[in-house]
Amino acid sequence: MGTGLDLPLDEVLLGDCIATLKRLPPASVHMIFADPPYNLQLKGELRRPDDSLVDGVDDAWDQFASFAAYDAFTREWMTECRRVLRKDGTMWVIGSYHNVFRLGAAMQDLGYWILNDVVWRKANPMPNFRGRRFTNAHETMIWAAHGPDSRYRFNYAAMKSLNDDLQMRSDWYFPLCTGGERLRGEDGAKLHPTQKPEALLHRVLLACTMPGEVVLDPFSGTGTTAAAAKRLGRRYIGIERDPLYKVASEKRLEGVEPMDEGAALSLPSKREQPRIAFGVLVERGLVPAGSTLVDRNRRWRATVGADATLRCGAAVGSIHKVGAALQAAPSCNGWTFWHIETRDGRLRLIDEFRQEIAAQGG
Amino acid sequence: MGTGLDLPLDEVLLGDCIATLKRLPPASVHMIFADPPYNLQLKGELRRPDDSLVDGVDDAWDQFASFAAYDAFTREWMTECRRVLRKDGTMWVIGSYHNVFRLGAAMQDLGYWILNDVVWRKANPMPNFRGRRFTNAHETMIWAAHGPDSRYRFNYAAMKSLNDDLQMRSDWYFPLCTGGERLRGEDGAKLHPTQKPEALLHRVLLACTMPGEVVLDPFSGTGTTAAAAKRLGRRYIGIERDPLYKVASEKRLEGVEPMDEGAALSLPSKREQPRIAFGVLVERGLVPAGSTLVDRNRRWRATVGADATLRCGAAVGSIHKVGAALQAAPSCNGWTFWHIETRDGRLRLIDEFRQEIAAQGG
DNA sequence: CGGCAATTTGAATCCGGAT
DNA sequence: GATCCGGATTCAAATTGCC
Repeated sequence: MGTGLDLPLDEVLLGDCIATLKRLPPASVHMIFADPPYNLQLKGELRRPDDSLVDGVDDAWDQFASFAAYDAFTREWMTECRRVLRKDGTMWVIGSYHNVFRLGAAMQDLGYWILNDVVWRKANPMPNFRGRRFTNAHETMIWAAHGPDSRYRFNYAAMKSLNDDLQMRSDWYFPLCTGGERLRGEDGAKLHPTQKPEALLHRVLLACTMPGEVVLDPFSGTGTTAAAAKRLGRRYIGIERDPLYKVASEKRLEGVEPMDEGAALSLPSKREQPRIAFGVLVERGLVPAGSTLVDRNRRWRATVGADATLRCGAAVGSIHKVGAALQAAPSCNGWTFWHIETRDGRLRLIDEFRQEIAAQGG
Repeated sequence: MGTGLDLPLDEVLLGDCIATLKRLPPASVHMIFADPPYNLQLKGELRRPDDSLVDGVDDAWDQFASFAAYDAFTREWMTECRRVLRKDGTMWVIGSYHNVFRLGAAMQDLGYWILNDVVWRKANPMPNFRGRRFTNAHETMIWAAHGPDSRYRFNYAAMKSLNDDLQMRSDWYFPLCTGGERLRGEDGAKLHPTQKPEALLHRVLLACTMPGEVVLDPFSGTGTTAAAAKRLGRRYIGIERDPLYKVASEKRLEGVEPMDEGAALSLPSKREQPRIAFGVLVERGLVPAGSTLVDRNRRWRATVGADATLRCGAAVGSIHKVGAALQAAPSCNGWTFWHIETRDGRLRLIDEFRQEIAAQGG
């Protein structure tokens, strides 16, 4: 690379987030998932109706003196992340109402281009014990590209198949991280106050990365991002400043088995599959030169040339161009517009021939 | 009051939002609901897959030169709103990912104390036509008190009874404003591009105000806030700068009948039934990616992908499509066709897992 | 008038590989 | 980096149209 900087892979790096980010080479990671401190500013202890104490987030790493201090910290790590992120990469950031508005505004100010905000609806949130607010039942994730014109990855077909063949929406429903997945100390107490469920990361990684690509988590904690990445056959880099968490996450990662390569690969979307030209159908005699194509309503008839051009009156060109011209439409997918007439008078879409060829491997 | 300023009640004031706010007396309204411009930044036209044109928001009032210009505008109207709001009052602000992070950060900077962010999940959102993002299926409302130590109103019991005697959560589910409720011009076209459903305002007002209290909407538009307020026996003040909207909302308000006191609490809450996708079982590890599914007679074996697709030879797709393809049937219910093999060799229908998740509420 | 089918529509930052 | 152009892309609900 000529930068003198190495990209460590499949490691959790011990150290301060910003200082460690500065040692990573530029434009080197495909995706970032960041779960930064929440700046909760809890003023006192909170008790349940039965007088038991709620174990709130009061760790030292979560204390900031002011919004200004939090903003300065936020902009510093986000700036380094943007440097480390590839131009075609994306970043996910998760937060609650305490900090997420600072995070989102900072991302926009730094040049990130927001693609979606995604809501994690919690199946089993902590109730509001005082009855003074709505049950805080969700957290917000912001998904952003490097910039407004970035060509980023989105595995549309994979998300759609995950959701019973319907487009994946921006509101996701998952239980909290509990049970065997939740890391605990020897005393049985939870090791980390905000460990995220691996299922959440599974969906994020499946949406935006391919097997073998590199995922960075600058606030690695108990290593949920790394665990999901390893399981899905992605490479990971974690940054964590607490040695306790680093050790615990490395032990956790030892027990994670990558799934089969075939299983980790998501269904390719149509535009990622090898392209088959209309000319192939002509050459192979499926749609012979000189034959006639018609639209669904038999309103237009066009003749196929030996060079795979269509002619219909004055209109000459590709199946798409002629289809668009005849309909006076801005564009037209000729594959799903033109049919050939079979001997028994039925219509067959030319796209069916293409699919047959694709099924035979081109 | 000694300010020389009057509080006009049950009126829609025609004029610029900020200038009109300045003429209202301080600490005089109990609640504010604000639906400011979203600063959408749409570039070109967008077409549906059927080539029809999407009617996007291209109004002049939604155009800002920069984030800085939008922030300056935001801080100005929010400052005036905070002056007009009573010390025990609250403000609601609604936005999407385009602007909501600017709004939330501005509120915190100006001294508002955020109580919740509430997500409006749309029952029927517009899909993502190009398949490049998640369906943008929600908007975010921020609910805030005047300051950190404010004594604000929250009608906890009303919200609980509205939600089948469970605490009201921060994620709300409502359809878009359509049908008879949507105001239309003589040509049948929607009068306002972003009219909110009255049900949304109904719940907001019921949560934070008492009958007879005063509700202010600085971006009144078609008067949804005023209509919901009148129906619930609250007083309202609207501010709207477009005479067309002012006239239309006043006509709308003439047709609104205040409901009996107490009737409001008995309105039924619309609960959705959870629909569980096969992908949920994969993400949660109940049917791990890489595992094998078999049919009842062990005639076919298929492998589960990380994106919940099934693979069996050349057949790839959802549990339903692959089941149908293997049997050469027109359709197949994959839930009652596929099983997983337990360690002791017995078969378990995948539908059993779905029922377990459904029993836990999704 | 009823029932079923077809059409319309909604706060939208909506393409990408090859040359 | 800019340009060309092939061709991929939609869900729920309300409304209208047809028989």
